[in-house]
Amino acid sequence: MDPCDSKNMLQEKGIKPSLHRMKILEYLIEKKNHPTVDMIFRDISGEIPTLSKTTIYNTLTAFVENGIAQAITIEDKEVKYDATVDNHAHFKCTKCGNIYDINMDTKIISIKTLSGHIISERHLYFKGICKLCQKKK
Amino acid sequence: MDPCDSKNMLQEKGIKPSLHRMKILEYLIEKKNHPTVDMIFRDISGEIPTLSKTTIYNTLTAFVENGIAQAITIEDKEVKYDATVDNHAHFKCTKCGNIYDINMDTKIISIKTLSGHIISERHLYFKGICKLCQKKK
DNA sequence: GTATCTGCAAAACATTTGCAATTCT
DNA sequence: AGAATTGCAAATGTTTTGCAGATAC
Repeated sequence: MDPCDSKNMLQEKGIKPSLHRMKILEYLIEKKNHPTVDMIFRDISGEIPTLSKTTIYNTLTAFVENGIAQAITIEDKEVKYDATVDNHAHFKCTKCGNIYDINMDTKIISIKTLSGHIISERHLYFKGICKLCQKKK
Repeated sequence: MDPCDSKNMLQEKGIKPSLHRMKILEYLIEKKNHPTVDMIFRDISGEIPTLSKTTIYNTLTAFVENGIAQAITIEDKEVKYDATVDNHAHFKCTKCGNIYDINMDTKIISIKTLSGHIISERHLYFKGICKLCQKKK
């Protein structure tokens, strides 16, 4: 991924593009692996030796606040992050714990109001056994 | 709620009905307020002065394992619990933080397999501003 | 030079665990 | 007595916070 792209994305969303922030964003976009803070730390602290977890926490919080990433909290102690923010669903395998993106417009649930509540976000996730774990048997 | 009902529910699911377990189950069923462990502790430790949080944790874990309750983990540090286990959706108000039950069969998403993954559970939740918070303005 | 960003260490907080005390049959 | 249940205190692990040092403009 071109570092200029991540730089532009950050600037568009009003976040100053520091080296750390760019690297973290590029990691999220390239890997699409719904990483935890710890995974990000392990995977890129080689490239940026001084990187601290505090910075990763700060950065991800800023990303979520500015609509660059979303936090995924599916029955886990650790929060996972996803740089794909448009409407899509997730699938979590109960065996391996992996999370998969499911391309599905969650707006199929098309109501705007529900029992008088105004809906602004729809979240949809599935649980089951993933393709790979089925083969492993 | 008749204590005999909670007693029977527990026995049907293979859990020995102790006083503590019955009280916690009755609380969940009567209040339907998606409480955290802490809320349960605050609300019923008056009735059962010796009650400890450890017991509440143990009890809720047993309930979830035996299909008596489900854990709700919507973007919060603390896990919330719900004794309604049939398919229904949740709505979380981003202002007051309350969680509402939405009577909706989540099986409207009727697929059994998705990208080769076998689906066993469907979870659906909405976020927005609840009826009450709209009025408060 | 001032504001922002970063990193360390400590604090905070929910949950789990080990083990001893209690209760129930 | 024997087995299950409960409760306390300590441990665990993630996230937050305070503050000092580094960096950028």
